[in-house]
Amino acid sequence: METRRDIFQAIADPTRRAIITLIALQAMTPNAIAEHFDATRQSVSKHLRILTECELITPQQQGREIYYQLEVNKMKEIDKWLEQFRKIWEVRFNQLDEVLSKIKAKKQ
Amino acid sequence: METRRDIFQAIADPTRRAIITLIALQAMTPNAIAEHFDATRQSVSKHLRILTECELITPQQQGREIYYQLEVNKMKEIDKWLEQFRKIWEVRFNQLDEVLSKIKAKKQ
DNA sequence: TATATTTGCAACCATATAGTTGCACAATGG
DNA sequence: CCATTGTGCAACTATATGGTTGCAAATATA
Repeated sequence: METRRDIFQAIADPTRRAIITLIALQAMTPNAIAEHFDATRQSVSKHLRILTECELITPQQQGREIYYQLEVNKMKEIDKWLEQFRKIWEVRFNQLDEVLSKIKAKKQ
Repeated sequence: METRRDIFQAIADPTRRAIITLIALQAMTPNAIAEHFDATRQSVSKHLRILTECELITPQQQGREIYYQLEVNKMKEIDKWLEQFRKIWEVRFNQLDEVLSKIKAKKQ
């Protein structure tokens, strides 16, 4: 739990993905977040710590409340990793397109 | 290990991400894949099983060899999940753009 | 047919993980 | 100042995870 911690590991947990989605549009306090789940406040708190550790969210103190906000830019790192495959699925699509063209050409 | 198993959990492991990248362009056998890592063949074999279970890769028997191929379409599911945040980071970018425009307007 | 190669699978182990309970600390309100 | 509220953190537990070793099955080669 306190060892290697990266974005991919962070989003592996379904609760954490739900938290990310929940606060994506609006920063929320731990209590408010916990109310959206079956999980206890402490459990959510642990998830928030993990998400904070890998900088996917950032806490903003406001009086005694802490609003957690999504760091959308960090989410882009996942997008960045997918980039390499995006090229491939475009190529495969083009190859399919080529095959279809040949079939069409044969028919004529 | 034998319970819930989804794509996000699959890509949480760095070795599995490396395997995915490795076979992205060309299908490979377990032995060939294992040679690229420090990990033992059996360890790689387990990772391949996990990746197969969540249909990120598919085995193709060829004689006594099995070629594992990446299912690029399955990778798109991650892309699909990111879609919701893509909208947000575009909005945030536009907001920033707006702020910059106002600063520029003030200067004139 | 006997042997080697390629692979998967089960059993086991050390460690990581998610969750719970209990407590401490800071800020707010009476 | 005292009680309440919002939060984090440490200790503990059950389970999940990744890795290793050993074995079995299937295909290929001599």
